[in-house]
Amino acid sequence: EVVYNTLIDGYCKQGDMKKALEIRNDMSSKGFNPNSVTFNTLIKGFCNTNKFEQAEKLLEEMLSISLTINAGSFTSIIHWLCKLSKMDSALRFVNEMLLRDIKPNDNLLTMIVGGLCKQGKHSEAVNLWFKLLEKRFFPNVMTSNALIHGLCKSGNAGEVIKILKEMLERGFHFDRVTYNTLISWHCKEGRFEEGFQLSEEMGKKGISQDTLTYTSLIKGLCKKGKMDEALMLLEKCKTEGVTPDVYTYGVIIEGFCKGDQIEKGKDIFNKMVNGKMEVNSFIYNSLIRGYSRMGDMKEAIRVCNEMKSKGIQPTSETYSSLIHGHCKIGCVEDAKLVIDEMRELSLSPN
RNA sequence: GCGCCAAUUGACA
Repeated sequence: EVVYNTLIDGYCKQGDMKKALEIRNDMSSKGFNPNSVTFNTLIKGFCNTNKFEQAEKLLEEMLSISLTINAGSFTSIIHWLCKLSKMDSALRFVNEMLLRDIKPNDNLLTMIVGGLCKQGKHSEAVNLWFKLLEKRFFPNVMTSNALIHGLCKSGNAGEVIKILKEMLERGFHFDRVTYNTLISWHCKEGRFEEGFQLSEEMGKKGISQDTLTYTSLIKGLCKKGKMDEALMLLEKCKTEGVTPDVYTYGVIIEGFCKGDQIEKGKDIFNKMVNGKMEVNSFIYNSLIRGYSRMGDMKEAIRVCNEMKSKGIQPTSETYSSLIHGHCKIGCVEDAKLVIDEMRELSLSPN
């Protein structure tokens, strides 16, 4: 068996699954039974050559016969199922693992929890997390972060609190990502005070704030129209040695644009450009949306052209703003021209 | 033990 398995592994590593299967059949005809190593090798080989159906079939076969099965039999398949967003199948196999007391590795769990949440299957993700606790396969901080993030995004405050409480009771530690996730969540939902409180807490625990932390807090202030405080926090960020990036400035520009202070937004924009900082379509979209909202279509179009001349592709959001602006000042014909331009770029109106 | 890669957090809609 060992010799056969070695040969099979060699062919699998070369991606030659046909030869690998030939050896496998040869093996059976000579009276040797494929063992779990044979299966695991072939499963991995099929996965690496994108033949997932075949890999899955082998795994099903392994499950149906009484063959020693280990994490290696599952890992590559589940990995690929996650990549292909086939979360139902992935979850089914994870449950098979748990039934057999096999611990999936932490990367895999993080991917599954994140994938389930992205598909709106939050309760499955929560159930899995608790099932892991029961089995004493304690989810690591990344897996928990993925769950917390998913629940925050779906606005499921009750569940977020439930998970946090469980983590605290069990003495699981929060890391920078946990704090940033929660801070962003509070700030986005208008509770910037809670965000600041958590920021303080993380500092006390020796976890330093980073660009994401500041960006979220600044966003929280902007959302409430506290632009002066937002600018002060930006200064504090710099003096703390944390470098604001295009996201941070984007939040401030957006804040000014939404608050009908586009000129101040434009000032920040100019500072970015003069400082040779990268600007992107998000930044341009904020400005274009701001001008369009005010009905200043001359300026909106000028900014849009500037964007194009810099080689930055307008997005459907850019065009939506322009269309909205044109209609607002009664120039439906101009709006139609914008739609024509979108068609030429094969951007679909949303 | 080392190295590389990947998985969880921030901006326009």
